[in-house]
Amino acid sequence: METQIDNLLKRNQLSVTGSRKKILELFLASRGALAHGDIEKKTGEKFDRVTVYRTLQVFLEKGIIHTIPTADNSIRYALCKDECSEGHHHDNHVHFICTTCGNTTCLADVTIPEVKLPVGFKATEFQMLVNGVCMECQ
Amino acid sequence: METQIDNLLKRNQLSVTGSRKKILELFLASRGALAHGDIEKKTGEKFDRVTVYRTLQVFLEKGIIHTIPTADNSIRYALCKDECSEGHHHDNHVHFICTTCGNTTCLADVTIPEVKLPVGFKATEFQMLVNGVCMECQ
DNA sequence: AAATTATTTGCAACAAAGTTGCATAGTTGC
DNA sequence: GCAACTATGCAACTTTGTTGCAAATAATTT
Repeated sequence: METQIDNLLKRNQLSVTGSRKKILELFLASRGALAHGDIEKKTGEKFDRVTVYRTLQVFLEKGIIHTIPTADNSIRYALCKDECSEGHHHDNHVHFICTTCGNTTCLADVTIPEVKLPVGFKATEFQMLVNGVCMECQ
Repeated sequence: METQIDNLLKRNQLSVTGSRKKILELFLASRGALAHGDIEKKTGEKFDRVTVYRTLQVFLEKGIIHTIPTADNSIRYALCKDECSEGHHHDNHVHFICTTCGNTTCLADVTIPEVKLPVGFKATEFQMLVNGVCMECQ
């Protein structure tokens, strides 16, 4: 039987291994975004730290996940939607970072509004971060 | 004679010391934003690493500088405009990160547009990052 | 202007985060 | 199932960030 996860890996020309499956599971399970540390903790002692680093790197390159910068120097990662392909992302939604629980949520329905840049600047990617209190923490 | 820098420090109830003056000079000299590493390099061997960390922290608390999150895990710092005061920032402008030269620029004239959040989310702060090619690198 | 007080700095030691090379183990294609 | 390839784990290391404390420097008082 082919799982959804196996498929995702194969579609991206990646060999199907325990760590990759486990880490993808984590992303699917948690609705929000994960920092490297979260992943290390949640995978327990199952995998080496180095493996987590390398797995995230590969996922990034393949466009399976994208990064969300944060002000506290801990990059978060989140699953890309299906439209994302290698080298070309379409995660043009707003990211919400809860100051209470610390979770990062992709607000998939909130599109980043257009901005007009000064002459001479050419944009390739837009990111929008919102800090505040999320639904669960009100 | 009282320099602009001395004034800025005194206005924020900070003692005027060599490292603080030097680091502020750096910020004034470079139009863009600086990462911790940049500052360490540019101050040469003049100051201890720890001093740079602590100085930046103090400047942050006093609202002299603000942070700009980036996707490569290197927080950048930039001078706040005068309206910023302790605990209350007004840096509601867009930040531009050039993928060619790596510089981060505050687009002071480009205000972050409003977005409507889903019900249940309460925002306290907005950040907008734009990646692309800057004026100098075209 | 000297002395006292308060603050800042540098050092050392440490903790955490991230990287690299290489042998071993696991996966894929045939 | 075997050969070729790829991923993993380990060890060693580099880089980044933190903390406590004594010495140095700046501000304040008289």
